[in-house]
Amino acid sequence: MKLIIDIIKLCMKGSGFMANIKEVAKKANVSIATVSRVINNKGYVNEETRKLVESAINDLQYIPNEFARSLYRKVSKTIGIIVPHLNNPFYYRVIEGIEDIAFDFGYKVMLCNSRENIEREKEYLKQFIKYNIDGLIIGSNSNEIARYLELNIPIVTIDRVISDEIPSVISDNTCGGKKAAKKIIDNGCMNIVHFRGPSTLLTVQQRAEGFNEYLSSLGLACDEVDLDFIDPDTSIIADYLNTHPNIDGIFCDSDTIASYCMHELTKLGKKIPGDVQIIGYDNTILAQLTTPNLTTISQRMYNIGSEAMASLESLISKSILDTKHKVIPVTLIERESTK
Amino acid sequence: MKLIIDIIKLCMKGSGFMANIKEVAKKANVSIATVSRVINNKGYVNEETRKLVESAINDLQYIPNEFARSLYRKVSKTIGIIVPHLNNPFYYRVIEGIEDIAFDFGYKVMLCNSRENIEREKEYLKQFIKYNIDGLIIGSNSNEIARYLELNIPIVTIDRVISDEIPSVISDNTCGGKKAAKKIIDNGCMNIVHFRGPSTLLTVQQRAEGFNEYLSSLGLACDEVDLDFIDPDTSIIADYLNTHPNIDGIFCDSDTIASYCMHELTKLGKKIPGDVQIIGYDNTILAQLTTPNLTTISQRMYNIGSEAMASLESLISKSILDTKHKVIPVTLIERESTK
DNA sequence: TTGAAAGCGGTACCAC
DNA sequence: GTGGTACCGCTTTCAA
Repeated sequence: MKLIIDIIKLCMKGSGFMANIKEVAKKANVSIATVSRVINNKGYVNEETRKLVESAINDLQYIPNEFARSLYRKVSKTIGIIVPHLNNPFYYRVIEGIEDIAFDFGYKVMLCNSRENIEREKEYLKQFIKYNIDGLIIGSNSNEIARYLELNIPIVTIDRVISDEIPSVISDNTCGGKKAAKKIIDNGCMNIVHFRGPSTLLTVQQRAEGFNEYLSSLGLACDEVDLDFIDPDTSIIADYLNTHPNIDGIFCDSDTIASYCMHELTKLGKKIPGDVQIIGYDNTILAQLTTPNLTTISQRMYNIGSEAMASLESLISKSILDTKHKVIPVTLIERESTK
Repeated sequence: MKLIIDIIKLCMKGSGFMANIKEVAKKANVSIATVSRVINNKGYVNEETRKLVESAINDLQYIPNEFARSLYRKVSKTIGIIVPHLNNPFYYRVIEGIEDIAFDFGYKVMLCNSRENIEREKEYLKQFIKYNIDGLIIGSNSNEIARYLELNIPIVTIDRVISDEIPSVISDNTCGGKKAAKKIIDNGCMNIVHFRGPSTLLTVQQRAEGFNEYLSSLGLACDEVDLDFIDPDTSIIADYLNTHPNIDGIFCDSDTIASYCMHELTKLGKKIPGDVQIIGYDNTILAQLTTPNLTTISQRMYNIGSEAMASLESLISKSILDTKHKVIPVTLIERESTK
């Protein structure tokens, strides 16, 4: 008889037999209500009974089915993250920060790498709804923002401010620009170019603002060139440097751009930092691998993520927030590419 | 009256009003069974009725609740991925490959970044069970392998082979090692060092095997030094290069290691590729940013991911597999760090 | 071609 | 303290 039952069990669900609350109840000789109380640590349960149930749970390797739970509770203990890329240290460090805190609060994370593809983003939006996510962290220039807002769930944005109402966490880009400007100017550079990221981005605008403000306070100005952070068009960099031989100071919005610049400058026979001084952004591994090492602005990416998740958790559970718009400080890391 | 209804709706679930199948049924004047048939495109539905239901769905912006569905169906249309890190181009490119194919097949992806932390991995394992994942792709040296196998769900491993039974997708590391050896030897190097990754990893062993095989076929041998792929102990590299001044050929198991080597060699006044030739691994952005550019072995990371997901899907849906152990080819990208 | 009803695996209220 | 039971939202027989 036992054999038959075993065979039946074996046939169920590819033999991946998963006990349910009913079986635990039967094994412990109690009702499912009692088992529920035990696993949720809620309501009165006799100490004896609890032990009985717990050992049954152990014997059966019982793990509650989250679908059934969420179906009733209406909360999924899941949050969504939307990022435009994964190939950027910024995002995966941020994700680590988010995930760590989410983990601590018992939240699962659904990651949406939109790849700047609207269709993908729409599909993920649907998934988010289907899975009843409890909150959302947006790190992309979503074209679907309006629809995300319609979800009527707590949202926190990263590296952008959508409105005064939507909480955000953003790096102190203005300060980053200012620190770079101060360093490069105080070191005597006069002919300066700013190789920016896409100037449609708030972060880029803020950096430029901080940078230019310091320059103009001294009656100076600089050229500005838009590039992609991670995959810049190198010919633009080469052309610019070729046609502007007297450039002696460069501020780049990413270490990648800065590395390309150094590559080009070396080709042109320029000495760094002798002829040209250069400052990058992000303090990625690249900054330590170039020759000479790169002076750069360091963003606390991990903290951006963890702060965002902290905000989101607070919104979900308490619906209040101490600081609606958090600004994370940056630091200048001095290495060999500046004097 | 309409106002009152609006207010009521507003109060429900934080105003994030989500229609359910019952409301659709009521609006369309049919039973929920019929609505179910329509949304699943299953069973007989009169064309007229279908239109009625569809317009109701549209009006109410109805999206089926996935928890309820999965609760009944027992499949979640979700797969899990376990990776040890995110800070490695290898993994996020692989993840992109997995995700793209998963997306095509209608699977969601739960990402577990174990950070080589057993506790995190255990917790994720629990989540996987709770969420009834349909399959699992393992890219980590999981200490929990045994328990993953107990899940009795389809598993595919990436970059490692656990047993003959568990399908795997792995880069042709032996060939990668061989190609590197061939290039470096044919170019005349005689004193060679192999800066490996951790030699506990199968991939590293295979590369060494391919590399050494070619060397020994010519009666040659080389030193081998273990390092971390992404965050190698630079003092080990510096020490080695300092104490072995006659090294003229270096094979590194990552572009990062290779970049550090170039950095050190430059410090020592060595010319690349004049005095020392060097080959990296992975063909990351680094290889194009170093001066000189880095010759490297290119792995088709995206394809590793997409093939793994293809295998998994086949296992889940058809339980059969054409090729159990897939080997993805590699190519040598020649740049400036070799003659 | 349609609808009633029995689950799926839990939670929580209400009796006892 | 405990158990019975009505849901949660959806799928799927089974009758009509």
